[in-house]
Amino acid sequence: MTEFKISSKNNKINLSEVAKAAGVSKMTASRVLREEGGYSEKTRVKVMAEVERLGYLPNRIATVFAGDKSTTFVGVSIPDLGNEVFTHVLEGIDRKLVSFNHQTVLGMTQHALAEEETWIETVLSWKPAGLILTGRAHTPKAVQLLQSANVPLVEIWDLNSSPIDMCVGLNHFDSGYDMGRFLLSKGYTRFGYVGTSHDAANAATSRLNGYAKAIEDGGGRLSKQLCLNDIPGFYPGFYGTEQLLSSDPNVEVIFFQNDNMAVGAVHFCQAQHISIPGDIGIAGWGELPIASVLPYRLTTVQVNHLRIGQLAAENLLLKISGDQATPVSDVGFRLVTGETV
Amino acid sequence: MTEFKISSKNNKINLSEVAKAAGVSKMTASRVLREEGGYSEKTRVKVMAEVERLGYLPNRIATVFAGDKSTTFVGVSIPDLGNEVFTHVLEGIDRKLVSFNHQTVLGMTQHALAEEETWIETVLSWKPAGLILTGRAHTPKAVQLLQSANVPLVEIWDLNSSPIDMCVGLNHFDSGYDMGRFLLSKGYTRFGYVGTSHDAANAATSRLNGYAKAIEDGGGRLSKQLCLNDIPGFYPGFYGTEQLLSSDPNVEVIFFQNDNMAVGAVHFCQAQHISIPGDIGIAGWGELPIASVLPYRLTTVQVNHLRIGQLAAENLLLKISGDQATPVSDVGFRLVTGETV
DNA sequence: AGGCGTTGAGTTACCGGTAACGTAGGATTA
DNA sequence: TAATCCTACGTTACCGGTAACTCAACGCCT
Repeated sequence: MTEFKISSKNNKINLSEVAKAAGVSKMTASRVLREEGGYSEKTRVKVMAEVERLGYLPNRIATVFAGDKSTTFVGVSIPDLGNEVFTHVLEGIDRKLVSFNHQTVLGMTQHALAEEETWIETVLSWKPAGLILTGRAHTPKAVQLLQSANVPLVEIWDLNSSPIDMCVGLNHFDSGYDMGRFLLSKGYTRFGYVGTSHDAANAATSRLNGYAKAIEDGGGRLSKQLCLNDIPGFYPGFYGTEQLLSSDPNVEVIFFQNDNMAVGAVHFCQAQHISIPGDIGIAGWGELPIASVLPYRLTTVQVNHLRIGQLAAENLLLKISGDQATPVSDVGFRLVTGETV
Repeated sequence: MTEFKISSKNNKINLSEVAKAAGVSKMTASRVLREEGGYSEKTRVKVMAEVERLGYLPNRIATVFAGDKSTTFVGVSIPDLGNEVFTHVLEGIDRKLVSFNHQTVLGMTQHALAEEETWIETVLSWKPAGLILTGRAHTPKAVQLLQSANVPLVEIWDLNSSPIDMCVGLNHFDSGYDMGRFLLSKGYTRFGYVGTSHDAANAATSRLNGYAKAIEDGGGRLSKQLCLNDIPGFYPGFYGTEQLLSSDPNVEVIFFQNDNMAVGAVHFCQAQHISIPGDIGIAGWGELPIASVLPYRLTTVQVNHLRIGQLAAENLLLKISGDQATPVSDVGFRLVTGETV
């Protein structure tokens, strides 16, 4: 029955117990486990045998505490898991982090800065190795917390020339501007926009602003813009198009917050027998997976979401290990002209 | 310059400093911060004023260490962020957890049990409040770790009548079986399947097994099954259909691992002018967002992914707070007959 | 033989909180 | 008035590791 107890009781086995069982001091056992050197092979074998036999699992909390170090956690905040672009970014981040023995602590901020602030405070109290935040807007208190915590930090998504610490992203305004200019060059004059922005300071709004500016500069008319209170998915694209067209039937081309919404629009047009691009032009953003199976190439802006995540994690890891990291990284974007305009 | 230092230096402000500044003992300051009572209002005000002035941020690591307690972290393992169904589950989990002051530690296992084992060991060493694992298959060492750690645990996704601790999910075999029976009732005799299974023990394979069993029981013929080495998305559905039909043109109906793959198939058929359901029947699984914008109702299995996550988190939270929790929760599924078969 | 460096340990103190216990002084009660 | 209780604190010890230091034994050199 003794063997059974060893593995099933409340796992109270700590270094002292292992050391005692192996007939050495706690310190020696510690050295063996950290492969620090300064012990004989015989001792190493004895200690490791006891570690195995007792099922010893180190208490990393104690280690962090002892050395006043950080954990291996990296806090990653994203606005929303329902939005496909962010899950791609998150995947890029996590893949890179795990390969360097770090763990992602998720923070869904629901597009609310107050939520983000609360989350930042909580995560910082757990001594994370670093932080990755989506977006460049934060509450004043959050900024102060981040600065005084002095933890490696990457702000992603929207490019920020003066980040708190580091930044990885792209210029959303420019991507919207380029799309606007391109559509103007196609001869459109009456423009529409459908998105789901929740607050004024986010990247989608920057894209809309760039789009509007291009239209203004080019003498066109942004006759209708819609910001739904929803996640930017297929169905909001579908009913958003319906709403927009019913309130302004003269719109010639619509720029959507992302490809999923644009695909929703494509399906709406198919259902209503509205020809694309004959009757109306459709443009998306982000080049999401669904675009790969459409019968025609969607006009969109290609962005390497995974790359943003990877680059953010890479820079963070550099900083964590004390190396020099790039303060601002622009991953860029590429306009895909497509066949839907 | 003194004020500046307070907020910008390495945040070495701890309870002792706060206490000293407030002219009380560390213990009194601790009591105030935890609102434990046993202090005067005057003292409370003094301490809180210093907390504010010095920008004190509690070291939760120390608290956990002192009390030999757990952190507020909950480890959540999912196979893959690229698979939309899991992001829905994850969203359900995280939403519930944050509302109870817990944080999600993400673990992407990439469908590999060895990855999961490593991750479990790491996360356990950080004293998590609980664990949620996707899938019922684990390595023997992982099971042993979980048992001896004695941490609240929910295995989700695939229903398991004898979970390690708790389980929330649905019977995937049955959902596949029901789909098979339904398709048989529609008069089909030659069946196909396209999925992306990575290992033998996962839920998608259970669905396939149920599907195959139903076909066998009903006297049909599962003439072709395809398991691509890819994520179950739109494009794999597209080219998987192409592959399957080119190797066996007599297949009358195809059951896909999920709706996204099925939609990929729909697009393939449209491109090839193959009529649905005239020339071929298409069935999906999971009722994903894209299905909402199709011109016809997709034949599929409706599953409340968000609910699985929520329920898992709820049960976990009950157990964490010492209450009684349901060991096995079946969230069920519903066959959506649709118009694509 | 004496001095010295190396190897393989053990000892002590400490990280930042909190549980448990101790205690002074005022209020309440017998 | 003395015994008792309560309030509002302070003191001590400890959680499980690790940094920094100490030290004995042994081999090697001059």
